[in-house]
Amino acid sequence: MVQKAYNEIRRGISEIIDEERVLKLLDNYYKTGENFYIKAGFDPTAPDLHLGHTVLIQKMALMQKYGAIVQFVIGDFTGMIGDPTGKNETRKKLDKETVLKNAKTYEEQVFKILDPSKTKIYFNSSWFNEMGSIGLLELTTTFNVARMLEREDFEKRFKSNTPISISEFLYPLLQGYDSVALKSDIELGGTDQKFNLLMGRHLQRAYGVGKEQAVITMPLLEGLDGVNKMSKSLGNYIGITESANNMFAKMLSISDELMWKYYEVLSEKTLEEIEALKKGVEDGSLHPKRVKEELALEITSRYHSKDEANRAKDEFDKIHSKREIPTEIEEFSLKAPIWIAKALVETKLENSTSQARRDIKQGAVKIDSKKCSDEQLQLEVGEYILQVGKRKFAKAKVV
RNA sequence: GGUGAGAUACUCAAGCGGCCAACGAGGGCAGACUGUAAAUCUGCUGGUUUUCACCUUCGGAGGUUCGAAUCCUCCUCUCACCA
Repeated sequence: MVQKAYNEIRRGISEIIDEERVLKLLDNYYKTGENFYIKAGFDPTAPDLHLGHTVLIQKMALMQKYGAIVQFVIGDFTGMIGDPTGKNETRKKLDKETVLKNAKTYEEQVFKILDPSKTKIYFNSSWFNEMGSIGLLELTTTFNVARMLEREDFEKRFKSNTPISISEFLYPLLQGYDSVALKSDIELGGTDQKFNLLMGRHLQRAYGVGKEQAVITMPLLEGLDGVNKMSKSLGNYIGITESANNMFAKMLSISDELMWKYYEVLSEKTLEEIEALKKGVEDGSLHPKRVKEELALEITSRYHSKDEANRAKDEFDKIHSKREIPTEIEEFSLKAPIWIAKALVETKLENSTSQARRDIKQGAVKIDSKKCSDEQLQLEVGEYILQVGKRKFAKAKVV
């Protein structure tokens, strides 16, 4: 039993530090029914979860079946500094209201996957506000600069003379302290978080918590571009609250190569099944597009219903394979007569009339499915379907 | 605290008095080709009720000049060396 659970947990993860402890926790659960605590932290600034996050959340959901209580930490305090795992950006101090609102958004999204009865939500400001400056100084004495610089991105930035602010050094310490406050047994995070996760272990020891958390790192999901990790700021993500149509379309737009990675990390299919699909594509018995559709359907139905996913597929075929116009298009009413470039801006298909003119010149603009090459065109009273490129549509009622 | 170097569009990075809305690369958008894939080729990648025109951009504020991203002054920030 324990071994079976362990194997399931291990699937698709990147690294597990202190396996023994994980096994012990599972074993203990089966023997005594005692729960254990797994922690994961989230930044409250961007409460939109995307598929990249779900890799982690799904793993936690799985572990809930094996006795885990999830400690969902919303880093409202740490959020004020910002995780240095990126470039230095200006951090806005979030007010309480926004934080609470974002937390609410998290809950709604996260409980699509997690079991609410086995999940606890924490705000890390609740212990850091109590800590005081003395407590903070104590925290800093537990670590030193040289070791801090061992962290890869710090090292890189240090060597290349990119500035690192002191507050950024504090970030890993604060995140690690969350594990002290919560006495977590296991912490999960992306591979890029390894340093911060290990800090939790270090601090639990330093503060004499009596246990050192195990660490499980998850591979980072590449974004739709297949190069960078999926993130909101890069715009290469699939949000879990996106419409079925969007989700399906975005899934299909990934490259074939990337599709296999997505399969491995996101699909519920067994590794053997995936391997079979791969073989099928290689020997030509399966069309890669069919395989990709299958994945897109699986993911889309997970966050919507099976019916909706199928409808999304039909819609997709309609627009792209048959090159028809989608069933639902946003409608705008405009005053006649209107210059075509202006109309494209008004219907939000273009950002500026200059851009619109460029696209018209390039033949990217269609009116009622007919290419429009006259950039001076005036639209008279009537209804028009405007289209820019392959996927941007709008209905214009000119009156 | 001292000395020197630097800040250019989404990012990197040229330009160092007029030929600059600003070379080039990446990214992005569009067209061709396709499976709305990838790869490849091509074009575009400040704005404007309309474009062989005008307006706003080169860290910020002033100044010199017919004319400044380019020269001068002050300020802000970054980096290097020294303390």
